[in-house]
Amino acid sequence: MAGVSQSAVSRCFTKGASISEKSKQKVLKAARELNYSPNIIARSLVKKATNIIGIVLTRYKSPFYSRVLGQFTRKIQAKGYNTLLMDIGNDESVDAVLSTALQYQVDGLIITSATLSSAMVEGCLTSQTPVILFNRYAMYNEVSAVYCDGMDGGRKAADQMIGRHKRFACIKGEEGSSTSRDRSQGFVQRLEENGISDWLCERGNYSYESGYAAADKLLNRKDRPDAIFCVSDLMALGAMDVARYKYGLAIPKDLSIMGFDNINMASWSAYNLSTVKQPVTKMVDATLSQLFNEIEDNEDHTIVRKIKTELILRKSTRN
Amino acid sequence: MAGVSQSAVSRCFTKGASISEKSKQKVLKAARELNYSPNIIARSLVKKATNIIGIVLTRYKSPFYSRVLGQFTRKIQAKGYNTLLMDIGNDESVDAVLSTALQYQVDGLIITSATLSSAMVEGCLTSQTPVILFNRYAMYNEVSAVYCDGMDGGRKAADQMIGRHKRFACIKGEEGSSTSRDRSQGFVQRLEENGISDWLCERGNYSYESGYAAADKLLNRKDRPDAIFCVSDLMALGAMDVARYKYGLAIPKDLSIMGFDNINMASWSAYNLSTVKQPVTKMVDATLSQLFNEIEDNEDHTIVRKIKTELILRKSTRN
DNA sequence: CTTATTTTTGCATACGTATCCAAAAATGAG
DNA sequence: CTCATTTTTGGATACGTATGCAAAAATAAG
Repeated sequence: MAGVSQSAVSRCFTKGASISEKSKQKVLKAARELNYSPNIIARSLVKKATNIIGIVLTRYKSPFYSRVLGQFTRKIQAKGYNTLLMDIGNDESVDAVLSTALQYQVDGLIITSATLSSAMVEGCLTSQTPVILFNRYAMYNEVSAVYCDGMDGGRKAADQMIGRHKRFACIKGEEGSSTSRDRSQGFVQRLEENGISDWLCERGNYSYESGYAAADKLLNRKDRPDAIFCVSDLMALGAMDVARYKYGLAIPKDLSIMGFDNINMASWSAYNLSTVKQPVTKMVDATLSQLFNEIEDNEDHTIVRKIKTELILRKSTRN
Repeated sequence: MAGVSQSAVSRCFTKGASISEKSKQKVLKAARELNYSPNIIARSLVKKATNIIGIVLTRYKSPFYSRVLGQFTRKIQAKGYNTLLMDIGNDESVDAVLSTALQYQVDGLIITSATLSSAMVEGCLTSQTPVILFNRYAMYNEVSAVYCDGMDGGRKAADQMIGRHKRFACIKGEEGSSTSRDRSQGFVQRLEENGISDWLCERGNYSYESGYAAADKLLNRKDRPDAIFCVSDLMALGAMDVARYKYGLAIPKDLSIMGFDNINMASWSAYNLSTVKQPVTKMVDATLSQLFNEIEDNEDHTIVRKIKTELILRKSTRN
């Protein structure tokens, strides 16, 4: 319709291609009338690059991960890429989800709170698709990872609480979760280093409700703790609520509670939760910078970056 | 490598295609050794279907929308489709984002909290891409929409509060937001129908902080209200916190507060927020069912579905 | 104006799959 | 075993774009 070849049309929409101003205008005019725009799928096929980053996510409920997701997509878009979002309910479906991501020829893959089976590691390697684990690290360091130093965070929490309290407790996350393990281990380790070996422990699943239930069990005991460390803020908020509204405890007078993440709600007046902050922005930026390095420069050295946490003291702990 | 034609390989991975068991096994064996899996991009090119649904989102911070997003992606995946997630910071970038979605040849498009320019409506129509607006409705009903009946919700809130309070206030959302307009209009309309014409009004942006600030202004007045309706739960929580912790007010004795959405936090013990519930699941299901209808059956009657809200009474209001 | 140089153009081909079609192979009936 | 029927197979083509290459057009130099 513009009276030029298909090549010319392609060049018209390819930045920096060799085309005269005159033909360009003819093409653009025709495009406008036909409501034409280039088919990215076809382009991807020949360029062998889709400009799509896959993000694999599990825990939607968590405000922490929805903040992370928001940052990722915004920054991915700013880089001219797009986001294919994939959800995994239970850990079994990871492989299926990942392999469809690979079939979509994503240029890169960010995996959050899920571990890679060795078959999938294999798949990513042969397909040359860069992968970064976010807040998980792989067993054998075959893939890059960015995560926050949960062990150290747990230690910081303990250091803050030790000396000001008599009886300590910890509310962990799910059994298999490595983040939960690291955080609670750091906490407990520091307790024991200080000669405290008689601490309590309950398990939740990162949700408010599970924190509520776990703290309920702890506070129902004769030897109720006066310091509780929760491996996520959401659980800490649940713990605060059950302490205040079911047991009528004053925080931090009767009970100190510390969380982990520093989600928005931690700073709300109703809670003022002291917590171990995960520096989201820093973690997201580190992830993307490594990912785009691997994509663009074809670097294949896997890098594992551990990012330090920061203690945020508010009013849910005796300081 | 399997000793068969390319057609056979294709048939091997196409459900229901005509291929003998013997060849199939040969192909699968070779595929395993080569770590081969079909290229969906190439398939999409010829099938003219990507199996991708685009979702356009603005307000990440809102727990309401992150719940909505979670449901969408999970259910989209369950249907065998995938999600291309696109973010728009400011309303100006809607067009750019939408047109890249169309260039990716998405099979369908869900647009949340953003309005379509007429150019884009045109684009979607000529590209034959089904579009559903979620919690927005179009000016001229050219595109399908699913939204909750904010007007009626606002009325329900007013009906509940009228008669038990002396002075009413409303905290709205951003100026251009149609959802905010509907909800506050419904509320105010019912007030006036009951002869109450002297009500107060402030504006926020749906965030906790903005609700806090808006309520702060209201409560600072000599003629402080004793009933506040907020067009989002998050703002209502901010309002509760400023009332309690800055002004020392008892809720609901001194002040009733009602929200809109019914996010998880509304049921937390610290808040027990009475609210107008948006039936998320129902809305998501309605959206997807209409979307897949338009995709699969090529139905092109646009449908606008308005879904009723439900009043949830907890303890932040005098009931 | 001629020739050398640069820019623009169209042709042909490739990307990896699906599918129509006709040929080949397998199966069934008698 | 023959012939009819069904199933399976490979070849050819199409999907919409990018790009190497050589030809054509435009521009610069003399």
